Amino acid sequence: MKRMTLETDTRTRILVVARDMFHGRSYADVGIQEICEAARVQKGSFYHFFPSKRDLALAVIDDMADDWAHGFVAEAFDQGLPPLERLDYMIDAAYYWQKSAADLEGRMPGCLFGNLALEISTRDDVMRARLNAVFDKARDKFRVTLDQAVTSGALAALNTEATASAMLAYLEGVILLAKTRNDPQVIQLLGPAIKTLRIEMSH
Amino acid sequence: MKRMTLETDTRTRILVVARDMFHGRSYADVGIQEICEAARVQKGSFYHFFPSKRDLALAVIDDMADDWAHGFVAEAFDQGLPPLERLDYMIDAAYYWQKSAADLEGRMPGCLFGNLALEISTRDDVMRARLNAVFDKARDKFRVTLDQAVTSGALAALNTEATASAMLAYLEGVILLAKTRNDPQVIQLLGPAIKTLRIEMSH
DNA sequence: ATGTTAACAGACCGGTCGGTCAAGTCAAGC
DNA sequence: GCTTGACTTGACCGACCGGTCTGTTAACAT
Repeated sequence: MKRMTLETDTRTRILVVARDMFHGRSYADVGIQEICEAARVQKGSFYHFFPSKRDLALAVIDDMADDWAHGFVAEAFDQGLPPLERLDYMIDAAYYWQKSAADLEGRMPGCLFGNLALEISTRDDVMRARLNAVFDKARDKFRVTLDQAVTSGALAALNTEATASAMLAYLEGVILLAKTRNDPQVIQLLGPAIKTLRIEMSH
Repeated sequence: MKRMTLETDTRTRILVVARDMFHGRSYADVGIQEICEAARVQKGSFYHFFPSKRDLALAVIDDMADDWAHGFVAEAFDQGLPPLERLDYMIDAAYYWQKSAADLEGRMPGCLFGNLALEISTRDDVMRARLNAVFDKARDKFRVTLDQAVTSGALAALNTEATASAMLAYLEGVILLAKTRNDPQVIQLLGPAIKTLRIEMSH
């Protein structure tokens, strides 16, 4: 069934290219024609794999969420490191990622999910929900980490669910600010303060 | 010189309409034709006042920044309230603003500056710089508040400059998350934790 | 060999994009 | 009353948008 190709799979090639372009620019700014050219694919082939641009974006989100979960998120969160140090590790990872991207492209791309969320969540409820789900997953990683920190006594008891959300919000906000300044160092400067965020238990 | 008109000034009408549309949707998604229709203005008139769509956006940013500075920011920050309570006041103001917008339009618009920053700061350095300046101003409001909190003894000494940036980042992040969930209450839930953010003085 | 079908090619579509322009309106200054 | 210049009108432009359509190719099973 699966066609064996010497080079990368066409669908994958489209996906990879589209991800990078959406990430580095924006959803609306990148045209299908442009994506096809970059992926060396014809329009007809594109629409063979993706019903619409929107569906491509959804696929990109899923794809990126996967890579993310198995990539640096897993790395940052599933360590044998003490819980709170994982947060520092994650901030560091975010910094180096954005830094290297900025060095390559000359500008900080920021967070693909945050970018897309602000750009299209007012116009497309399906995409908004999908992005929301990605954030929920990320928040869960934070929550687990916080739970462990509390049970290990490294942290006084708190509302781990809400605090996890707060930390995710802070991370996104820091990346937003860093992108606006086009300076990854902002992440290094502000990032570590993520550990000071606290939302007490409501009782 | 100035032409007196019974109804609102044409330029102002364009500005107001464009602001709302950019805020509620996105820069790329709103066309000039659409803006003209909503403002009951002809294309030619539009280009009489604004050299380009980009220049309109810049004007919108300035306009909004002004309104913001003289509106709820001034209200939230220049009170006779104790410094730390101003932060709560500001969170509250943000919540009610987003809430009423969501009730009217059915969706949370989020922060115009944050939205624009993520959408175009990778493509237009001038706009990026302008948005950055707006953020700098906002950060200054936070810093002054923190300075007062420290001198009044309400807060232990800390790096007010960096902490102010952190708070701004957190605010933007919270709004981003709330917009993605399309639920203003997220602001109420996460917002108050802004007071827990701390970046110590480097010495 | 032949029929089937996924994969790919590329011309083509109506519509919309941001932006231009020539023509005209009208009130103020001389 | 004539000129000036800000303002308005609406037709028009080429480029590009997302998406469709008709074919062609090549790897399969039969």
